[in-house]
Amino acid sequence: MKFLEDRPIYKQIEEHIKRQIVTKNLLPGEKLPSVRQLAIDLTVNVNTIQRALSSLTDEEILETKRGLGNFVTEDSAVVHRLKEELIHQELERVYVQLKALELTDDEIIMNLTQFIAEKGEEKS
Amino acid sequence: MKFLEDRPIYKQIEEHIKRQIVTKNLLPGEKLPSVRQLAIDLTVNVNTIQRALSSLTDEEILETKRGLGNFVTEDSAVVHRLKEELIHQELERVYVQLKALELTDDEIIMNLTQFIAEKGEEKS
Amino acid sequence: MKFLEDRPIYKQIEEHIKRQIVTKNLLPGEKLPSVRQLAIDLTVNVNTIQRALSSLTDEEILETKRGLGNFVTEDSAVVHRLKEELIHQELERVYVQLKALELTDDEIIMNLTQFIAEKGEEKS
Amino acid sequence: MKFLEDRPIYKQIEEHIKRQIVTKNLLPGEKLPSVRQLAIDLTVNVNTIQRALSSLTDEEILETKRGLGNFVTEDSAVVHRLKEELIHQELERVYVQLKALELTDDEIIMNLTQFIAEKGEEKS
DNA sequence: GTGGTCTAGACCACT
DNA sequence: GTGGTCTAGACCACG
Repeated sequence: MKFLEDRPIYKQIEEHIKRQIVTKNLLPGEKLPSVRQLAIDLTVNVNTIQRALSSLTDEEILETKRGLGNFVTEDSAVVHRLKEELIHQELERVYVQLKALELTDDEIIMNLTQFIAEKGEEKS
Repeated sequence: MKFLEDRPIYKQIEEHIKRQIVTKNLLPGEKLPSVRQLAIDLTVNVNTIQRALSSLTDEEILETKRGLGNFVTEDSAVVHRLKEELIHQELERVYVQLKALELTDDEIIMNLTQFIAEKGEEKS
Repeated sequence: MKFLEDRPIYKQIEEHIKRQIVTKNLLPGEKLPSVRQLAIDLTVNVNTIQRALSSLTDEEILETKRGLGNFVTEDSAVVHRLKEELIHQELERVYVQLKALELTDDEIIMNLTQFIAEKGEEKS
Repeated sequence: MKFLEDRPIYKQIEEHIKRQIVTKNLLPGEKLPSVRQLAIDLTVNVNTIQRALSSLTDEEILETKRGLGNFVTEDSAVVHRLKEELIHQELERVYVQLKALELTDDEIIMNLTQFIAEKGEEKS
């Protein structure tokens, strides 16, 4: 049995950068901080950063320009694709978790709808 | 910025046990493994187990009988309470995450509904 | 048979702080001494203090602000709740003790009433 | 500030024996276990036992017969006196504690009366 | 500086 | 054997 939520750090970094792109904290064409700077900011090893960036490059989310740095792709479709991907990932997670609690599909939708309704009331 | 998803171990253990009760892997009245055994199984210190169990005891989810062990409460209402609690926790999580991706309340519900619909098709 | 009245130290600390709040030696919003200072004052280990404070935090009697300290909750209803709790605890104790001396309910009330009457005479 | 409820052990032993007499676990004229036996039973030093017994002898609650042992006095009035003493002690304690919580005399009586009334309901 | 978490190890009480 | 308490000391996160 494993408890420690130890998703590999490089995956966490990947997701983190994806989120920054979706939420427009990183814009298409924008230059990322240098690998060394990211390593310092996130207090992880340079190799860990490299692994995350190379994976993002494979997915054509980043483009590497030798001697210049890493840049967010200009391809605007990517943002849309990323958003879909992250949403799907969250939905998958909650779905699995609630299924494990033995909720039916209908109950899941019902619970979420009610949850959001209550959230709305709180604000008013 | 924090990357490591390091919810304290004792809280992870608490939730794990709660899940086991809700999913009936642990039945009302059932004896838990000894604290020392759990410490070995989960490769954490005995005190960390104690902290989790003591918290569950305060919540009246477990009863401890000195010299005998820890037991799941017989109070069946607790199972229902726990289920509500865990569901709410998952909904809160997904809600926050999707809000961070700048979805509106309606979009969240829509996306989930569609997600589940697609899941249903897969099986058929 | 047990002789030493050794309620766990952390529970004694919990009750001590509760009393200080009820008797307004600690006011709502007031900052407690640091855990390390309390440990020195009460000549116990830091962890023992932590355990007491963490329990009080769970009961929403204290609020902790990381890096700042522990504070008595602003929620004034808590003081009332605490007072009720401490009174009940004392009544329970005396009731059990006098029952052990084989007094009836009526005798207990009668004795207390007379005791207080005599107290009053002393002053006059 | 002191926390540890460290009433001297010999006082605790004194009270313990007094309670046993009042509750008739020790009858007038009955022989107590030997000092050495009591020391073993209560896991305390023989001198501690001696101190407690000698104090009880001074109060004419016990009689020492050299070479035979310690005996509960035959004086039946003693039982009554002891009971009064123990009751008074408990009342004094609860009175002081509730006064510290800033209850008036009337409130103390009222709270106790209600407390006992609720106790009665529980049983029915 | 603050509090929070975790470990290692000791000792106690109960059955 | 069981769980409960306490200590000492380490390391982390927050401000």
